[in-house]
Amino acid sequence: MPQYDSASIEGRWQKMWKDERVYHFDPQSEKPVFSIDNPPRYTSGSLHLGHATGYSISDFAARYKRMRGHNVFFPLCFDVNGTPIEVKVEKKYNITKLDLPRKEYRKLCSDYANGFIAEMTRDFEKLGESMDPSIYYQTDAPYYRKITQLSFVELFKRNLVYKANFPVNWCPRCMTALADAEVEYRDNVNKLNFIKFGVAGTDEYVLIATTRPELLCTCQVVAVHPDDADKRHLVGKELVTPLYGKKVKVIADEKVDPAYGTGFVMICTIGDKDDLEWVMKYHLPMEKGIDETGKMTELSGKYRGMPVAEAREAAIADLKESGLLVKQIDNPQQVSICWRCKTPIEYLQVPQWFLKTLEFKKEVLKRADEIQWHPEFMKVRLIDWVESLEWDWVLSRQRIFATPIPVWECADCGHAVCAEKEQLYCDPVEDRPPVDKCPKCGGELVGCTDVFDTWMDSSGSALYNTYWHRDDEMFGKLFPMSLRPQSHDIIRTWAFYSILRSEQIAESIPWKEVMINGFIMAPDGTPMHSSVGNVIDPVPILEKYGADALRYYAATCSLGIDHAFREPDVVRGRKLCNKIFNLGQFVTRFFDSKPEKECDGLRVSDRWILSRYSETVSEATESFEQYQFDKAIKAIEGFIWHEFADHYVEMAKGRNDEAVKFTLYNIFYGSLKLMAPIMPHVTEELYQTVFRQFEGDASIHLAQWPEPILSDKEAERTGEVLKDVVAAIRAWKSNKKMPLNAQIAFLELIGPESSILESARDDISETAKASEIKIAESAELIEEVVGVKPVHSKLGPTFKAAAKAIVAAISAMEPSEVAKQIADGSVKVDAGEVYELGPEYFELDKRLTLGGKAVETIQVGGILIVIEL
RNA sequence: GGGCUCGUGGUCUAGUGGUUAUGACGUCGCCCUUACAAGGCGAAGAUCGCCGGUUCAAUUCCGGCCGGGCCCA
Repeated sequence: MPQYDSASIEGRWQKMWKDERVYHFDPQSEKPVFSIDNPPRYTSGSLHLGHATGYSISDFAARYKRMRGHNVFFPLCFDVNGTPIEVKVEKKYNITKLDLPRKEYRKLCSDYANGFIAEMTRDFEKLGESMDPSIYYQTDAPYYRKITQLSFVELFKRNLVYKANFPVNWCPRCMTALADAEVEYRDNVNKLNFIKFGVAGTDEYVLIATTRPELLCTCQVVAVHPDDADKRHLVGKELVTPLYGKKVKVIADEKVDPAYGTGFVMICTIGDKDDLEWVMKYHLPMEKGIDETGKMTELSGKYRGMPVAEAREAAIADLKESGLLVKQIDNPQQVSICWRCKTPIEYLQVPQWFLKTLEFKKEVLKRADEIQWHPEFMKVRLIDWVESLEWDWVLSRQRIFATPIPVWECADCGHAVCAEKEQLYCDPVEDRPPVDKCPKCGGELVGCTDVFDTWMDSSGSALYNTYWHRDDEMFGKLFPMSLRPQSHDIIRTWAFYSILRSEQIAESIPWKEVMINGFIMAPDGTPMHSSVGNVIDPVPILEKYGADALRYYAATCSLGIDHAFREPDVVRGRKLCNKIFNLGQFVTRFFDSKPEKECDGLRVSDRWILSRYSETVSEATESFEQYQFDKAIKAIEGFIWHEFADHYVEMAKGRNDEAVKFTLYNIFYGSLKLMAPIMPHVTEELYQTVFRQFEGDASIHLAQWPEPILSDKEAERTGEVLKDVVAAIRAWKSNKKMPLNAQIAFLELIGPESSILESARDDISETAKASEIKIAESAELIEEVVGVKPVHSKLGPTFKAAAKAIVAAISAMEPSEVAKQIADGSVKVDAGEVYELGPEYFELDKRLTLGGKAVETIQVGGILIVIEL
């Protein structure tokens, strides 16, 4: 028997899709556009399982929208920028960025990153992702960087850009700023020094504990917890710093931990990230105590020029001598060190470029509200982030492999000259400024060596994709985009900055909808990290089970939450491939031509399954519209497997009429289309081998999304009963250890409900192999009530607090007695008080028995099946 | 520490203010039945994380706690 062989089948259709340009975005088309702001894949190496899943989820949307008649814009794209690539290159060649000319360094990074693109593109194809290479881009290309620079120039000219000091991680040995990713941590024990601060205008003093006494020179303020009863009285008063005699205010802040040190926090500029937060919150002056070489500045007075560690020892010695140091205790801490040379890093202030963001908070929140979020709660994360912002966006990075900031600065007066739009893309280190001399003082202009934060590039993707500044007509047509798919870790970066940029540049949302997927965790539920060694490579999974199986797994991952990877779910996906492949082998024996549009003579079983199918179409469509692919695949799979295959197809065996052909053709073809976005290969295989000859489309992915065919609630009810009856007979045979195709001499269906099966007589007799069948409202039956259940949903609302007692009273009653009273109209229930309840409050368990004859009986709902062998 | 979020049979997961809580995997039993044994039929298996509150009724709503995830420039 043929089995579905993903390995030989998938590659064939992947090639066809590519050759026939099935995913081509047609700029000329009149169809409505559906555009996806696809996350450019970071080119740091091969794809991991999380990427495979994430991109598959975007692909479901792309394929679905194509079948809905949209001109889908789904670019193949790569992100080729930034620190991680620099770090890898530096490790690979054992260099630092200071060892090479900028240009050469940049080329090494570019070559390294570009070396992965061919393989990653192949991986996408192997996964069946329908990204369009005709709208390809990569973020390190001049055409892309130009967009970043253009938007910067616009913002600069609107005075939204300014320069100010801001702390960065700084390695005093490498003399370079470090990204957070380049900072490592080491356990360390240092000293917590308890120092006397005088209370201004008194002889009193308080004790303040600090690990950084050398930063006393930049102490701006002292904080205590507002509930700290011992210290509250000092709030608003001033303290006097030791050694420097500077008066600093005492403030109250919730963030102070009263249990650490003495409960006083000395806030300096800048010792650590907590200091930074306070500096921003209270708008404290940023005084610079340490310079780029890791030495103290003149602010420190006598310690000027000393390296930090030396200055600390000297300050401690001085404090001790003057009796201001009361005690020292050991303080275990994590010290930040440079990933390369392991030198402790400093947090120090260097000039940075800022983009004004704080004044756009309200607008960003408004835009966020205009966007539809899937799931909705993700919007809350963005809102919280925006509301907590306390300083503007630091745009600049002291790096190389990224987009240069197109600005020149006067060597004499510091005046900044921005590039003109016409000269972009440019690198100010290589290229000439738009004017020869400083327009203010005539000084020499020097190109800016800083580059943009990579989010400046990434957040322009919606502008790049919509031809902003390249084609106004296309921009009008494409902007804003339809959908941004992304994961939840980068809401405060990618999503936020994109919304900000669109607001600033175009006074618009960047996209109408956002779809946020969770992470794929290791099978034990912990995050996958290369350092832990639990990263799963999707390629072997792909080779073993096929792309459709892996995509099936991706579809089962509901949006917004994390999912532990489960290989058994991929196995299930492969089984589903095999199931529908085999179903195709069988079902298509029934037809050798396309059935007519309408069909007379549909049996009730046909109407039942057509109605259930139509419901499935509606349900799946609704789920696809909401990007709830887990719900969609569940509905489709459940229908195909457990209704269509297990029951309808079983009933159809042995038939060969127009109605069965009509039903099988339409349902099977329609179901394939429902599955096509999620499992594109197996559905294409069946389309091509079975339906292509009758349908015009070159690929199932170019076919029209299915519509419901008919809705017949009556047939559905009958079908359910029919299914249950047939299943019960099958189960009965199974219990009797009889072959399922064993003949039954006589079958009688008895009960008030059995009349609805009149129309399904043929289906039953054919499926159960019954020679004779009789359907009767009643027979020589004895009806016996064996149980009574109170209906909580009716009792509760009516009797409220008394309901509990009534329920208890009912369960204590004899079922046959309740039945007798129900027959008389109502039941008296004694629950302390006596209640008279109508029949609607009861549910009766009845058993029908038939005496005399040597028959077997099965009770299915209200129907008694009597079988005579 | 803060914000958001998740916690449901052995495993993963759906879902709901009201009968018997969904499905899959796994386990067990039976069955080669004119597609599929990678299949079918059936069975066992859940105090819905813990504590408290609201309610006639909570797995669902609220609060606290415990444990996991992401983010905190």
